[in-house]
Amino acid sequence: MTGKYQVSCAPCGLAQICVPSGLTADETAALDAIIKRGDSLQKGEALYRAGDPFASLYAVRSGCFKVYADGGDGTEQVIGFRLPGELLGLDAIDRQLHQSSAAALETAAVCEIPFKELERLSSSFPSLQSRLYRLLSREIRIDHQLQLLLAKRTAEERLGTFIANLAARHYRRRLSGTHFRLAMSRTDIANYLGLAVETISRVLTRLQDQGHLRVSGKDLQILNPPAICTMAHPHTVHHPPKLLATR
Amino acid sequence: MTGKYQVSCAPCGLAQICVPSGLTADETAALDAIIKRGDSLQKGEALYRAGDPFASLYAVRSGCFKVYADGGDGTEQVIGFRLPGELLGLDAIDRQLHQSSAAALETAAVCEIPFKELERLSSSFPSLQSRLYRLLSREIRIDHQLQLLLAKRTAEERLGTFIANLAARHYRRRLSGTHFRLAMSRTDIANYLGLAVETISRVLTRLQDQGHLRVSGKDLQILNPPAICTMAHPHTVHHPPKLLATR
DNA sequence: CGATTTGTTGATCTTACTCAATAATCGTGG
DNA sequence: CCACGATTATTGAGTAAGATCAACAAATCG
Repeated sequence: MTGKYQVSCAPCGLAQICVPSGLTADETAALDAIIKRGDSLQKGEALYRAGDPFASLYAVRSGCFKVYADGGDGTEQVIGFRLPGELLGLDAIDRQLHQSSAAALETAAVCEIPFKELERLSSSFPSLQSRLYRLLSREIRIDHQLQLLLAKRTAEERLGTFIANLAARHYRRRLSGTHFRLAMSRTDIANYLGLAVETISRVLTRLQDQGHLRVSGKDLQILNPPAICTMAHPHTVHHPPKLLATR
Repeated sequence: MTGKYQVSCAPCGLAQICVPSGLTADETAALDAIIKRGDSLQKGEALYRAGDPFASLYAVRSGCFKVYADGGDGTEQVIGFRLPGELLGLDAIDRQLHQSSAAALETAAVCEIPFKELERLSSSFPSLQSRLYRLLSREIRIDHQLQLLLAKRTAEERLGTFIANLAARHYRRRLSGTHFRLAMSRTDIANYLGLAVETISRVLTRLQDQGHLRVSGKDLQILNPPAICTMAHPHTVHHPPKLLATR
């Protein structure tokens, strides 16, 4: 790990490209050279919109983003949420146009990764190329899990999986996997999970009454991790359930 | 287009990698050299199963495949169907293990594309590398459309979209976009769309009563393409609606 | 040709949606 | 810092879309 890497890449949270290690110092330095420290965004601000020309991928450095698409009939579809260390814009590579929009749910910052340069770099560094293929493949795998969630699971299972998922992603960032903030509104969660807002409210209340968790506005505390993990069948969580361990 | 290309690649239906052109003769020849003509499979036979080690992508040469995953609680989730010219196994690149299973729905044949060699080749040929990135990105985009379908659409809209989609893919292969065979069972369609078999039956019957289509077993004929396209909102179809034109 | 699987149709039930009212939270300006 | 309006969340009552259960019909396969 070079100094430069630690300056821009580590705080960028480029976990998906840079770690777990596997890149040589040369590769890391080259990658580091093309990454721009992007602007920071205010809550509600759009990073890009569907239809915008595609030039760069973005890595979330801080804050939380909502990715969404226009449903065509006025409705919007929330495609996902991106936390620090995660990437934005992968769906734009094919058509060279952003297919979805990304908006900050709170004050946020990103790193910009010019895709043309990343592509050029990956020609020279096979391990970077391989990493990119895996990254894209991983996204497809996760989408398939979501497909299962939407097609087969009840409201309770969907919300449980969603929470377990967020927990795992927080834990991965070395934050508490049992106590965190929901940056997104109930409406966004409902939209993402294919449910009504009221259903989200009701299920959260029920889970609280059962003592599985405690919610107060955007503050969420998981009191009974095994119960939440049971609701989220193992196949539908990105990371193993053990990640829900208390910290 | 070299002779070798025409021998193995064209019949392989490697549309997604080989066409629309864009590769030089050199690239085509190199690609052609690594592609193996795979075995043919009987109806019901598995090409690979979830958990199998990943070594190759497959391009469907003939027949139709069902891609499915184990839901964990005995249920299976149908992830998609693959027609000639489409690729299988993209979700396995990340973990180097197949994440889903693929089974032939009718007598079928595939081309095998050893991924290590494809990767190596793509290091030498930037245009091939670019094509692969786009291919994977395209898959992600299509998954997002399916996510919208499952999260927001009614049974009728889901089935309409499914049919419009199949129609477009048939049309793309220079086959009729209005009259084709459903290789998959009603159960598989229902599973894929997150509906009950009975619902598929009922909606098909209703669409037939309304004169929009004619179904007889696995034979499907679209009588009123605009009606089907209206049900499948433009944003949820992979290809433009005009592809439903009669042929 | 009989057996088994696959598809259709009907009756009933359930989950989650919709509509409506209230409560809490957030953001803004005084 | 507090008060106000606006947005967001909660809770309740009634409804509807689609699931489930059950019986039957048709297609497929050996």
